[in-house]
Amino acid sequence: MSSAEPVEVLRRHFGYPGFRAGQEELVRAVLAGEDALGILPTGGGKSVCYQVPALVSGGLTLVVTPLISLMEDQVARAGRAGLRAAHLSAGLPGREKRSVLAAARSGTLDLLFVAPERLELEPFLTALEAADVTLLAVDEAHCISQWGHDFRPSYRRVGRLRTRLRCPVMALTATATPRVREDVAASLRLRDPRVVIKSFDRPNLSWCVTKGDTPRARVTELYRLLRRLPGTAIVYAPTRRSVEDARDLLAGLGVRVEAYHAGLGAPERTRVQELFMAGKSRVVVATNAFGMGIDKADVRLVAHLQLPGTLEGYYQEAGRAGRDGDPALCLAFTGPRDGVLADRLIDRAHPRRRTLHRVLEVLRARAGSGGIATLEPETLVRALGKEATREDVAAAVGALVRCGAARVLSGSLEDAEGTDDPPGGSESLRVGVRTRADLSGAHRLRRAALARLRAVRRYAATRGCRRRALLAYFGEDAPPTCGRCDRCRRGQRPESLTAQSLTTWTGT
DNA sequence: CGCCTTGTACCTAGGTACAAGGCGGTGCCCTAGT
Repeated sequence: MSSAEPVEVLRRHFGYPGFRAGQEELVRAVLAGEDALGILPTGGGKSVCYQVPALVSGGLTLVVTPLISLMEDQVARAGRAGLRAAHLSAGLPGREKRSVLAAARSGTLDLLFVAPERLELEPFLTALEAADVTLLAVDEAHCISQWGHDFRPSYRRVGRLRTRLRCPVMALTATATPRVREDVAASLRLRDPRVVIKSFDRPNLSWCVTKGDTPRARVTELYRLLRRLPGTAIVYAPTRRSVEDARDLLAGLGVRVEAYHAGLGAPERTRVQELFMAGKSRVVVATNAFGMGIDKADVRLVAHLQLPGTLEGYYQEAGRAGRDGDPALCLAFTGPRDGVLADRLIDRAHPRRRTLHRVLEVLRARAGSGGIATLEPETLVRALGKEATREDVAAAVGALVRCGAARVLSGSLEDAEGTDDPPGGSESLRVGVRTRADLSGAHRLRRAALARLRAVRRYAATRGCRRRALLAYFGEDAPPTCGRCDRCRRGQRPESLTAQSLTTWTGT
């Protein structure tokens, strides 16, 4: 253990004169062996919070990060600060993986970045136990709450590491409501953590919601704005298809614009991101795949062609505007089809109560006393009739598995589709069913998702100050008016605002 | 919910017309066999 003072390490390695608010408290907590939870704004120096302890303690700091592209950036930045950093991911050649693990064990590594999925690979855990891990840091910790319940379940199991590693845990994120904070702390099994929460307020952002009928009308309105605004813009659209349509429309109007979504190949995604960061394209139209790790100073407009399903998501995306501190506009369109996609996605991620019970009923009837139901996937889908699609039924089975009511022993609903297998050739579904099951967890997740969507609708419809509404959602007080959102400027009807009046808000 | 692809019937062999149903958004993991 080095005796260096954290602040000296900060000066020597990072060149900063002193800690920013909150950083030192988090650093000192984990160095003293305590757990910590830090809610710091993007650009507020989250990485310093685990990099400094890594240097001071002299041991290995394991950092859990959601995206491989983020790991690569973080390794490069840590390297520039003089830390010995590496990452492990599936794409690396086996030779390189082995050498990283060897470095971790031999104590010649300060920082190791991994995805949560890696923490479920037993060989990796064994290697970790042989290393001197002095801190587990979870970056973008809101993912535990946002993705862990369905999309990336490994996030819910990071907390299990506590039984294998005896070191403090630090969770860091820029966006977390009080509920998300509690969820993250509980999931990571934080013990009486030191909690540091910095303000969510972004005083240079002007919030606006406006009506737009058709997608084309929304893009046309956007184009008028773009002509008056300086700097660059990010436009979020709900689906891949709508991203490409909007890109085509804007390109046809002469805008230097690129499209970004997860359906594009990795080289194309990299190309688009690099063009945008280099200022060579002015606008990126994207799904929510775009943005994590994007810290570009001159984004003057973040527009949503449709509001997303949560205000957490909205605030993260819109918050990519005005990182330089200059005025910027966050505009969201509303209209007749608001929330339709979000509703549907909630159904898929968190099936309806009735669907869950019906599927369980059918499975139990089939299982009999043995507790194992064997049936053709088609039979199960048909048993639900018009009540649910195949997709809904598959989602219900998934949810039953997650709450421990069922276990898929073989076969699946997905594989049964689209094959030319002869009738005997396709695999039957074998499902183990509990006679007593507690579905309350699944019901709770659905209720929470619906509540988050209602909050989005409330935000769109609010008559009061938009900044105040957003900050209240994140548990923060704000003055009754901000003087720069559509409600404060006009007091009512956002649709009556012209593009020109919007631009004057941004002070440009 | 609504869009778009796929499937089926039509009545004559290849288009058209319409019904049914899947799908919609985020990423990590290197299976096993080409």
